[in-house]
Amino acid sequence: MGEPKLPKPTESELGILRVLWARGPSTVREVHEALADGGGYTTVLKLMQIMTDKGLVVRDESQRAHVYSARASEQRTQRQLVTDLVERAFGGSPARLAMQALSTKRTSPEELAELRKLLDAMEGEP
Amino acid sequence: MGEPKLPKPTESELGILRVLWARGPSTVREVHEALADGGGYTTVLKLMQIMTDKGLVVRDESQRAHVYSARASEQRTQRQLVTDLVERAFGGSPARLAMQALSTKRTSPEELAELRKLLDAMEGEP
DNA sequence: TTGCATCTACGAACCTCTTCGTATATACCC
DNA sequence: GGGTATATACGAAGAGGTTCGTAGATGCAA
Repeated sequence: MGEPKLPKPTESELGILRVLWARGPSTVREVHEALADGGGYTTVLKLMQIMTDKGLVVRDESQRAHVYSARASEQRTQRQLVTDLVERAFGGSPARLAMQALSTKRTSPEELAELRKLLDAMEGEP
Repeated sequence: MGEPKLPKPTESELGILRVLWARGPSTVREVHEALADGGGYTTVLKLMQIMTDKGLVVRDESQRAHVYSARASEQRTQRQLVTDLVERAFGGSPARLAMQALSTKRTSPEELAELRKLLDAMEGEP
């Protein structure tokens, strides 16, 4: 009963979802304009129609210009993508992915502090 | 001049690379047998031929059964995949990916300690 | 040498994803 | 109403990835 399993979004679909997360419910035109390199208008339209079929977005048809919203939250989708990558490339160890991520680039002191808090919480509550 | 940029491996290609990283240089047969669900023998062969063209693996043809090796290390490939995901889904913040990864599953005390060491090192050396 | 097992090479079919042209409906303005 | 702008719907083409059948080469054993 929890949430239905949504398919993993493709590259282009993820781009559209990012716009929807940032802007909230939006029309095809709005998404198309927000997307710098999203291709032509009908391309974005088609993608969003397909995403509707897949259940990645929901469509409100009460207006002439349909309004689309992301079905899964950004965080939930991130969790899905991370879990997938952990399985496929990190032998199932999220910690190894985390370390790889941190070694990659510089991270701000604020984020470091947050990470430390997270570690504390994880140790405190086995 | 550093290393040539290799393409991002696809799903199936990553499965083959994982075998090569684990086993070291291997023949098609060995990879095929290590892959539980890798499809038929010729499927694996074809994939590895394509991977050779792409430069993902190198092929030693001195034996009748060619011997393939991964061209990029596991770590380098992991870095590539992580960087890609960070850009596509985490707004370029590796720390946010790391936190998402850690929130996902339980992590062993050993790994937690390693992460802590990594954080210490990052704070020590701005 | 003949036959069998095993290997590579190649091409075709199929699927998904992406892209776009075109057709059609709808609102709005004059 | 007529024309224009803007929507959706649909189909088709192309690119990339996956799968596999079949053909042809090679090594080996009897």
